[in-house]
Amino acid sequence: MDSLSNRQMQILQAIILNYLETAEPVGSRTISRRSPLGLSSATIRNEMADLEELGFIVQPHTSAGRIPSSKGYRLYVDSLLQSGRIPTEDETRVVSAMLRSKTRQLDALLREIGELLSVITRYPTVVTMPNMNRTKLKHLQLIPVDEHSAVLMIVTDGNVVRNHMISMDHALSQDEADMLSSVLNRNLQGLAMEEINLPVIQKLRRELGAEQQIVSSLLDAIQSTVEYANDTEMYTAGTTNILDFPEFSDVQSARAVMEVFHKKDEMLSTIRSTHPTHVAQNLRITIGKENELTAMQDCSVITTTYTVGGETRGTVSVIGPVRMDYGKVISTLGSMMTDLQRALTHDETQEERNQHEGREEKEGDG
Amino acid sequence: MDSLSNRQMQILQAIILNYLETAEPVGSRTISRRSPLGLSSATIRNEMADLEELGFIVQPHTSAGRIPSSKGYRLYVDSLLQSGRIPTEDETRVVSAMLRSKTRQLDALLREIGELLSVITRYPTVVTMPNMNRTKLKHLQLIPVDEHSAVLMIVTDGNVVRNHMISMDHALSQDEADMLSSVLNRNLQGLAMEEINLPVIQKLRRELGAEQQIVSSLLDAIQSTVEYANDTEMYTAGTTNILDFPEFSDVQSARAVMEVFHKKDEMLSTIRSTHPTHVAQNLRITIGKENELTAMQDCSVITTTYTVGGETRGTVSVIGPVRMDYGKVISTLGSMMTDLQRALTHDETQEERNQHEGREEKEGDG
DNA sequence: GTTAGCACTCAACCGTTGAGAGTGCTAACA
DNA sequence: TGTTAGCACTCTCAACGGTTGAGTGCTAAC
Repeated sequence: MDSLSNRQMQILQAIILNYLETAEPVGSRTISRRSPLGLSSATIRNEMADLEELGFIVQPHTSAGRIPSSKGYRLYVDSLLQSGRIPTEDETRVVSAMLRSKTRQLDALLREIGELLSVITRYPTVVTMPNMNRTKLKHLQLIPVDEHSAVLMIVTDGNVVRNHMISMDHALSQDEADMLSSVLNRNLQGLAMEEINLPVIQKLRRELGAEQQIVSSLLDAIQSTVEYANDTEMYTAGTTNILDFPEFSDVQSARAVMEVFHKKDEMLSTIRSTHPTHVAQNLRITIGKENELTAMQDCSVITTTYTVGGETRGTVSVIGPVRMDYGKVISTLGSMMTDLQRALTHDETQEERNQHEGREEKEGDG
Repeated sequence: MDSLSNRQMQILQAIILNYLETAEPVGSRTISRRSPLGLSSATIRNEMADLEELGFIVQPHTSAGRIPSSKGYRLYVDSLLQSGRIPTEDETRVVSAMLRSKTRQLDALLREIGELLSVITRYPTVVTMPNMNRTKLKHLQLIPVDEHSAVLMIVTDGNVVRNHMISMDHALSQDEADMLSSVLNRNLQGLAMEEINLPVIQKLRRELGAEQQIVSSLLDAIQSTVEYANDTEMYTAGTTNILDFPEFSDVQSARAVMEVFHKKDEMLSTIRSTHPTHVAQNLRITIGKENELTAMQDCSVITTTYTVGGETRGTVSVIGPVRMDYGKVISTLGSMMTDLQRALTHDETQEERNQHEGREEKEGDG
């Protein structure tokens, strides 16, 4: 019952493709003329009536053509993924180059990726950093800055650097700072943020006991870093692109969408959607009404994840109108993520190799 | 010729106030009824004709009321500033509290200020950090992170921290890093970014000569920090607020404006406008057509500056439709900046005092 | 100098109308 | 039984034209 005949499938696809182009309801005659099926408009009409009854297309009003429903898009997207005949894009060669030349700081890299992706696809993009909770601490350092302040610097996996300014009542000498730093590193290095719990803090406090004043500020700073870890970092790019599409030509909806883009929590919940969306090939696709936020129900969200340090962590998403070019976005996103992931794991394995075997590098740089 | 009669002034003001409320052209009868002048609509009409000839108001079409021109707003705003009868806002007490409790890191502080300002005024805001070029270096530190990377951390006036990841071919020991750090500090501390020129770099290179490999990466990092210094940091907040106003109810103009908000260079040039705008009480106000970018010619920009370390540096701006509530924005912005400036200079003088006289503090914290 | 009155203008609104696109249904055809 | 041609029907949309109402400019009287 749920499975369509081959012909219905083709008609549905034709409707979707046409609608993706024109953003106008598509009628039976159009399909009859444009598609290679060689059927009359009347036949198409009959099939369309069936497709409508099955919920794959809808009619805005009696005498209009049909437009795909979320269910229709869903079927289309799924078959797109399954058939695997998603073209590979040329533009993404740029990415490889970029990834090679860019700093190895994850945040800068991701920002750039988002930017580029929105330029290529002409859709808004959202990128999230790995959740700090599970990110391992690589290095900590306390640096005295002036008589009343020091910086607690934390470097995590992916070479992401975080700073915390600490105010103090008395000056901290370089030696003291170094001593404290080494205690911090001894106790915390290699731990994930979420592993820094009370016992760990207690142990730290015991070891640091001597330097009372600074210690409490220091522990505060660590504490607030840990708290901050829950607060995922997020970058958006090309948000105004969404205004290009006629479905957002009235200010009300435009405003609603733009607002979501700029509100971190709403955006994150959109991206992390728990709706039973399609997941395949590391792609999560949420289409139209499948979105929880009403403001986003005219949008589709395509999300991929990348991993740093072995565990699934951050996300890269493209957001467009429901009537978006799924094929292109999926392909661009796909190859871009492959590149990104390769770069990330390459770095890691190289690092690990080096850690274990010591010296041994100098690869030709192309 | 250019100076208006008292009555004309009052009429102009009445027109503007009415238009600020309604966003509709205002007719002679409205003024006649609403204003305390006690004049008939006919008289108002005559005066309006004169005001129009002088360019203070315009008529969208023959049988419509009048709306203020940029020149009209200008007169209004100037007299507003001159008369000094700008009310003080209560809401800004929050700021004082915030300023007191917040970290002393300028970037976080400013971000918060922009956010708050956009919530209070319901207009978009833009905040720029002090131009790094003239910002003095307070402290530098090189921190080895792992076998192949180190971080160059730079702290400037206002406790703004910048990091640069450095890749290296061989591991850097803590001792080496400390040695290098102290050379860097000895040579660069107290200098402004723009003062780090070739001779300084040469001198550095000479002193650091021994450690060939790392030195060149290090100098690169410093170089790129200096270059980056030209690139002013900027934060926007509440950009979607602009979509609330009917003057941006068509997507075209909405998109144009939103785009400017998100393009750093365009936004900066808007804020830094060289047009002979009114400057008084540390306020620069650019009204409508006075803006260079066509996309912004339906907007007015109110900019104030704050100083860190004695020199004029960063800006805080509120952007609204030309028909914005100048009085309220000016007052809110004014008192907020007073607070901010007080907090900033307080910190500084306190720091200086401490540097000169050594210990002497312990103020009650509220 | 101010006001009342009047003719005039113009955008906005509204109901009508006709064209066009598209449908569903029926009957004929292969 | 599936496909097609034909036709009546529905609905949107744009254009048209008359009406309304706000507002003006001008003139004449106060």
